[in-house]
Amino acid sequence: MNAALPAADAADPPARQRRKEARPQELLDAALALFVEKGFAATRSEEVAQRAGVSKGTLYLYFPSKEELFKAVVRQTLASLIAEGVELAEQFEGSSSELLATLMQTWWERFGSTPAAGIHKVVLAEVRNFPELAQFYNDEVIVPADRLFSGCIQRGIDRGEFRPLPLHEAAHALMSPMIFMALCQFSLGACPIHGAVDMDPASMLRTHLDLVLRGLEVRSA
Amino acid sequence: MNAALPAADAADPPARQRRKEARPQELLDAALALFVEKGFAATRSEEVAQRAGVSKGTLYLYFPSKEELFKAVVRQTLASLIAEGVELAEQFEGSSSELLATLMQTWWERFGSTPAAGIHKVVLAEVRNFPELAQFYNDEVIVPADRLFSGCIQRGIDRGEFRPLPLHEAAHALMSPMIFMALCQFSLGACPIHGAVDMDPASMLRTHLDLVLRGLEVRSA
Amino acid sequence: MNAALPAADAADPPARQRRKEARPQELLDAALALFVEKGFAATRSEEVAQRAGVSKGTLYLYFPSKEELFKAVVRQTLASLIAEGVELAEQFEGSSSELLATLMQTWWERFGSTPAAGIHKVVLAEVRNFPELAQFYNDEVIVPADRLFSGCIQRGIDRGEFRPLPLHEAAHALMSPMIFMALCQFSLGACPIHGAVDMDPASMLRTHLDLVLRGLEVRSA
Amino acid sequence: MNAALPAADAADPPARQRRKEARPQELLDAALALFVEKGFAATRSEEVAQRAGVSKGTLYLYFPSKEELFKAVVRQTLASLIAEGVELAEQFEGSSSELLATLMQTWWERFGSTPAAGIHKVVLAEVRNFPELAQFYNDEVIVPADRLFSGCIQRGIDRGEFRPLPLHEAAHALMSPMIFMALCQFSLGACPIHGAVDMDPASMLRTHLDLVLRGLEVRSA
DNA sequence: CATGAATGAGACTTCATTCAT
DNA sequence: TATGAATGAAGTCTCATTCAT
Repeated sequence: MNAALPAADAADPPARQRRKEARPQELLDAALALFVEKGFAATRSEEVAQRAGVSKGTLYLYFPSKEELFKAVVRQTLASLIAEGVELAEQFEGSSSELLATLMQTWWERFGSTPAAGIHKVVLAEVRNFPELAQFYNDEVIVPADRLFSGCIQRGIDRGEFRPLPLHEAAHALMSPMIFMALCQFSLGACPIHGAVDMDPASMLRTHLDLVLRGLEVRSA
Repeated sequence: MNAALPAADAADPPARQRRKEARPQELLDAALALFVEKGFAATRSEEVAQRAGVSKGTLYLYFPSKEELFKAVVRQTLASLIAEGVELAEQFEGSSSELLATLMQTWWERFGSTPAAGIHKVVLAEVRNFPELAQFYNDEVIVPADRLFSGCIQRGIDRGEFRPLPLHEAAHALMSPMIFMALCQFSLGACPIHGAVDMDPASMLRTHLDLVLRGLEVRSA
Repeated sequence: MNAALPAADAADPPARQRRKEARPQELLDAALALFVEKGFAATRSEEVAQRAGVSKGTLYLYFPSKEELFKAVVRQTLASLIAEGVELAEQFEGSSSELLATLMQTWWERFGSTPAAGIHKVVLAEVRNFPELAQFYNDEVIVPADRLFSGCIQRGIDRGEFRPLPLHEAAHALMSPMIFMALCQFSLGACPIHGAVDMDPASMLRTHLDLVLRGLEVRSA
Repeated sequence: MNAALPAADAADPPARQRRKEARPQELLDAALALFVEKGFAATRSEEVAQRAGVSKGTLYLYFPSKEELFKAVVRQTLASLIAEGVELAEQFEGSSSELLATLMQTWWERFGSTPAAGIHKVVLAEVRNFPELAQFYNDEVIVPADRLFSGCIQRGIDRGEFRPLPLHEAAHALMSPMIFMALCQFSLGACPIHGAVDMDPASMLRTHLDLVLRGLEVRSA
């Protein structure tokens, strides 16, 4: 219609089609939010559809069942979660303490503080009802995360920065406060409560690092 | 009825009656186990009854609804959870590091490693659907636990054993690995998985304490 | 309450229980009637329940799904359908023509003219959607019926009453008009029609026998 | 578009248009096949469209609803079914037995053994849900068929070839085995079965005629 | 004309809860 | 008190039909 914008006309798909391509992601986003808020069972599939701005039936054009929708949400939210951290660790040049601090801060900024982090709460609650997810979560999240942090600790030990410590255990101790904080955000943290313990993630993270890095480092004379 | 057995009647309640008095607890136990395993929504009330060895109808003689049963499970499992720790802390005479180590080991032995610890997973997953529980959990668990650990850290600082650190944050860092480990036990840890990261609670706890106490303590010359 | 009727009190199950025992059959009867009237797919499971005087949910206490209900209807309606005929044939002493006439008349009276005969229409229409039924129907209905009629014809041939003819084909020719008449009863025959061809089963059966027996019999000089 | 092919354009409609004109029939054929295979309710309208090589929406350009499609399939498959037989009978010059034999063999060849015969199964199963079809089927199929066969029998009686017998009843007896065989083809006959009774249509028809014509004919001395 | 994404009424099925026994 | 048969609201999913492109 407008000869001045032929490129745009040619490049953009028609509105309907653009919708179609965006739908799966819109549905996944809606589902993620609701699953995190209410859990799998308490989320009605029609709610998901409504939140994504479509009707009940449309949801089923893209996902064959509520269960499959759930698994898709988990898979796509978790996929490529760790990759960034691994890359960061490989290229890092500073001290191992700085590396760990950077890793944790980055994780929190990019993921821990976003809605996607809520998926961990849901997985924690539902794995036993979805055995396929157990292996997936282990392979895609637990093992890579353990490897990433264990690797950093090992690096510190090798470079004489850290005391020798059991790797897995130390990695768990390092990660737990952050993950637990993420979990709490979408749980108690989302409820209106009188007299809640005040907890700022940034200050929490700072203190945790302060504590634990000092615990890791060899005591300089 | 039978005059030949008056002593038994007087000393013990008859089996039927003993049963009756034990019912509520049996139902709570059954419900706890199932809620931890499958979550609130996925647990059918008939299952709870069956596992407690009674019929569906009987459950409703003791609890007016599945929701009330759930709340009762949470309340009674969590009640007096912290009291023991508080008492222990008050009477403790050793160093603050030893106090913290004792607290954590005791918590793990008495609670973390028992089925009752699973309730935390359920609460984490379901609070947002049960607003009453949020306040209860905060008041009965979060706040007391924070107070207990913050108190110990304060004690350490006051006694010149620990560096001054933000109390709440440090308390969170101390508790997280233990709680998170408890959560995992009833989640991924209960699923059959190939290549799971091997994690022994005792060694985990030891390493965590090693790390974090060294982080707390003032550097002796 | 009434000491004069203790026997009755003891013998009869309480009303509730009597109901429970009768339910499956009541549901099967209701289902048979509706499946015959409207077909499998067009019958709503709630209708079946209503017609049996119970609620939707009750149906599912006795049958796990509409499909299983359907199969149960088919199985129980067809079971032991042929047995009576086989017995009759074995004990029969008269001429083979009389035997065939008796068989057909008996079949019509006992089965063909009852609601149960409608099941054949439903099976005819639905077997291709329920492969399990195909084998069942073949084994329990087709093969025994063929064997029964083929046997009678063979008996006639052996006794010199009937001409030698291909057994299966002749059996089919003998049975078809009766079965087809039964089918039609529950199909067109149940619809209000102007100018329907008038067809009395008794006279139809008489004519068919007249025709076909004369065709079977050896021409006496 | 291409001036080099004007002749083709003029003589035949272009492919697109030829397609358009053929659409209704292609849809009817697809629908017939599916309705026969799965019944009315179990056939999805999208399947019909797919099988006809068009999209779901296109089906609705030609038929306003699935019900109307069904009725159209029935009407057009049955229309002019009997005409051929009537004409054949009117022009026939041989004996009445030969006429009947010819009629039946012709019916079987031209119709009974073709996919279109399956429509009888569907009508049998669905008339009660489609009252309009009842009258149509009666008027266009039942009555003409009865008239045709009754007429042939009457002809035989008039010519002294057949015994006097009730016309409608005899006509039913004559037609049933053939029709029933056609029904079975699209029912059990289309299912994979172990130990099915072997039944060749040709030999079946031969035996039936052998039986029934002998039954009809006056006994020559 | 043709498409196929979208709709939403409606069917099947589950399960918390009730209540006659 | 205990039972378990019965209920029916509510949720999942299907599919005939519509309509923007």
